[in-house]
Amino acid sequence: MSRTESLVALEREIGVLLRRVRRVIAARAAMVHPDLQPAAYLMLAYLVEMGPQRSSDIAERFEIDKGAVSRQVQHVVDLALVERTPDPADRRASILAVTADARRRFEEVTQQRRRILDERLGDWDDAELAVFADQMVRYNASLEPGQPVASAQPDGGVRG
Amino acid sequence: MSRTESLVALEREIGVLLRRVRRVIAARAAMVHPDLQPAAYLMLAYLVEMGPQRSSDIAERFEIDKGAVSRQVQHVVDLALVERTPDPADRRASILAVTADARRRFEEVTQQRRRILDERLGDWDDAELAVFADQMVRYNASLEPGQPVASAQPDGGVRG
DNA sequence: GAATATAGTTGCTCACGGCAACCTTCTAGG
DNA sequence: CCTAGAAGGTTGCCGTGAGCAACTATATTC
Repeated sequence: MSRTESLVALEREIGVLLRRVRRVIAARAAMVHPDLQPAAYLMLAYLVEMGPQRSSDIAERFEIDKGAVSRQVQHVVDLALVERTPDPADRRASILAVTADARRRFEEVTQQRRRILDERLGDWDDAELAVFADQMVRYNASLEPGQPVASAQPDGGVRG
Repeated sequence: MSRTESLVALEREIGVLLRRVRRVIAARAAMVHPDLQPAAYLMLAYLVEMGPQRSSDIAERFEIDKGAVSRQVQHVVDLALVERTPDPADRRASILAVTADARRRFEEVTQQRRRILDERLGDWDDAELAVFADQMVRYNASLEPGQPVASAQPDGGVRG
């Protein structure tokens, strides 16, 4: 594949993935809690993995409106999946933390789901999967708007 | 990275990508036509690349409801970006084709946009990009619901 | 201490997809 | 043929989701 062909294919497949993934996420969200909204599931997953965060951190990370985050936070708080504690260092802010119960439920679902995913990706060997995951991280990083384009970077070595 | 770590990272990054990509797609859509809706842009891109298709093909490919496709088709037809011609072989169906004007505009935008993407991915060499694009294709294919999971395949060539 | 920036909330709007009902046409079985 | 059911599309209704803007409260800066 030429570079151009790669770029074309990449964009096409991201488009496909984008639309398909909705269903999958919705199914997972329901497994964690019957009333959990799909988008909020993603937020929850982020909190589970990254530990307590502020709303603004999430908005920044996902590059979505803080209003949207605010509503989703309210949603998961209502479901008792997340707790808001005031930030002692800044009284405007709150720290969001996944409740123990939610974490437990989340991990259960994750394990079960990971078995399925692992099966579906059965013909990928570990190294391939590692490369792919790494490239996804790198791809996201490359597209970060704050990030200067690669050619403008002094040292370019974003990641190892 | 262990296999599990790879899977975790993969899912997290897909979640991030999923939410970020909205903005990007919206910006591109606007470049093609100021009134073009983001989702319809993806459909248009698919038609440009794959040639004339039926609505049902698109619904199947993207795994979304045919009603949603119907509305998006109507949208791009209204914008004169796509033409509907009755399928001679099946009078229920229509063939969707990108208009010459739309194709021209689309290609212009694509080239311009690809330059930007190419810059942003400047620190990826061609081979890496090819691998990544290939893996995206493969990943999507792996997750196709019609697709049997690897472990259920008769051939059994599953995984180490 | 006033101007300004930042964290979050809320109202409004539109984009988007799922579901179901419906129409039309095509296909199978009697 | 004719009838039953499947398939291609359209439409109405609804829930989810994000952007924008206005607003409150607290922090920061000069």
